[in-house]
Amino acid sequence: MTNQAVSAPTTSERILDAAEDLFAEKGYSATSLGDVADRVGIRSPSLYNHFKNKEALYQAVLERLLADFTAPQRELDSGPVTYERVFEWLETIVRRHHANPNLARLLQHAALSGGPHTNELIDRFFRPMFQPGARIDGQEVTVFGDAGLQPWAVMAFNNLVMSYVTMAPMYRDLLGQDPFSEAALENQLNLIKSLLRAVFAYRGE
Amino acid sequence: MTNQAVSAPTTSERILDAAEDLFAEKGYSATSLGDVADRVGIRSPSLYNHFKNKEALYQAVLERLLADFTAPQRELDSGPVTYERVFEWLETIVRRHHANPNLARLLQHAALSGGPHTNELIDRFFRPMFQPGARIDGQEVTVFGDAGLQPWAVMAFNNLVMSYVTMAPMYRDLLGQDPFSEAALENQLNLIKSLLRAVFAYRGE
DNA sequence: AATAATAACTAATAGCCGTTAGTATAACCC
DNA sequence: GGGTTATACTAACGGCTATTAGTTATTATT
Repeated sequence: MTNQAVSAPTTSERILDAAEDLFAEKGYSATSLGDVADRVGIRSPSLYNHFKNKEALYQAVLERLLADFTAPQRELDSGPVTYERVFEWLETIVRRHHANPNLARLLQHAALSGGPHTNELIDRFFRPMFQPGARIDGQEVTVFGDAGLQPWAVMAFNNLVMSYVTMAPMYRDLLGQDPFSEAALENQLNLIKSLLRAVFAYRGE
Repeated sequence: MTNQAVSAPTTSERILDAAEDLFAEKGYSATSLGDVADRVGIRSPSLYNHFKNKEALYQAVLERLLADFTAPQRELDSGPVTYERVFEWLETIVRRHHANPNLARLLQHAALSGGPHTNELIDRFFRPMFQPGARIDGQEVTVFGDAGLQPWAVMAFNNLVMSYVTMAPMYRDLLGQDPFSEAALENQLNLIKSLLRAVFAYRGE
C-alpha cells in the first residue's frame, strides 16, 4: 500500500533525471547508457524496460524540458508587448535557466554539433521567439537600427541569458563564487536588465 | 624538387587542421581518431607518427589556437584603456572569432563538460581579461553599478561575442543567412558596438 | 653506396558502446 | 491460487575506440 504524500519518483523519472544531467553535461554521443544506469543504480539493459532506445530517451528528456520552458514564451505572446512585460519575461526565463540549466546546455550542445537534433530544437524553442509583428510597443528600438537587425538582437539577448549557464564552470573558477547561488542570480539579473534598459534608453550617438 | 612559393602544409599541419575542426564540432571524447585520419586521408595509427596520443593532439590544437587569440589581449594591455581602444579590441576579437570560430567552440565544449581541460583554458584565455586596475579611463561604467559587478560584465560581453559563433548553426536556420558572411559579420559588429556604446552612454535610470 | 630516420601501412589488442535474448522475481487481476 | 504483467537481472553480439607492434617504402645523411 504505497501511500506517500508527494509520491516518490518512479524509476522512469529517475532515469530521465540522470539522463538529463548527463546529456546536458557531455552531449548526446559522449553520454553512455552505462553512465545513466550507474546513476540510477540499475544495469544498462534495464533501461530498455522504460525507453525504446537511447534516441527515445533523449527525446523524452527533451520533451520534459521544453514543456517547462516554452510556457513563459506563450505567456508573453498572449498580450501586448510592453517594456514591463518584456522585463518580466526576461526575468522569468533567467530564473528558469538558473533553476534548471540543462535545457540551455542541451541547446548549446546541439548548436555546436549541428546534428539532427538541432532542427527540432530550433523549431520548438527558438522559432516561437520570431513571430512577425512582435514589435515592442509598436516602436523600434534605436540601438538595433533598422528592423532587419532585430532578430539578431533577440538572439543576442537570449544568448546572454543562456551563455551564463553554459559558461557556469568558467564563472565559478574565475569569480570564486557559485554561479547558481541566489546572490549570483541577482547579480546577473541586474546586469541583464540594466543592459536592456540601456538599450531602450539609448537614442543614437 | 619541391619548390613552392608558400610551402604546402605538412602532414602534421593537416592533422591539426582536421582535428581542430572535429574537436570544435563534437568535443573531445566524441571525436574519434578514425574521423581525424579519414579527413587527412591516412590510417589512424599513422597519427602516432606525429602526436604521442589523442590528448597530445588536443593540446597541440589548443596551443595553436591560443597563440592566435591572446595576441589582441596583450595588445590592449600594453597601453591605456580608452573607449576607442576597447572598441578596437572588441572589433578585433569579433573578427578573429569569425575568421576562425573553433576556439570559441572548444571553449564552450570545455565549459559544458567542466572536465580537466576547463581549468587550463580558463587560465590561458579568460584570466588575462581580469587584470586588476583595468578600469576604463579610470572611470567606472554606470550600467554595471558597483565595481564588484564588473567581472560579470566583462564575461557578459565576451559571451556575447562567443555565443554568436557557438550558436551559428541556429542563426543559419533561423535567419536564413550564412552567419559567417561578410554582411552578417558587419551586422553583429554593429550590434555589439551599439550595445557597448549604449552601456557607456547610459547614466542611471 | 650504405646507413639512418621518417612516415606510411596492416594486424592485432583490450575495452567500451548500444542493443537483444533469455531468465528470474515480485506485484497485480480474476 | 493461477496467470499475466512489469521490471530487474546475466550473458552475449557485433561494432567502434585508442593504442601497440611490426613491416615496408621513401627520404636524408654520411
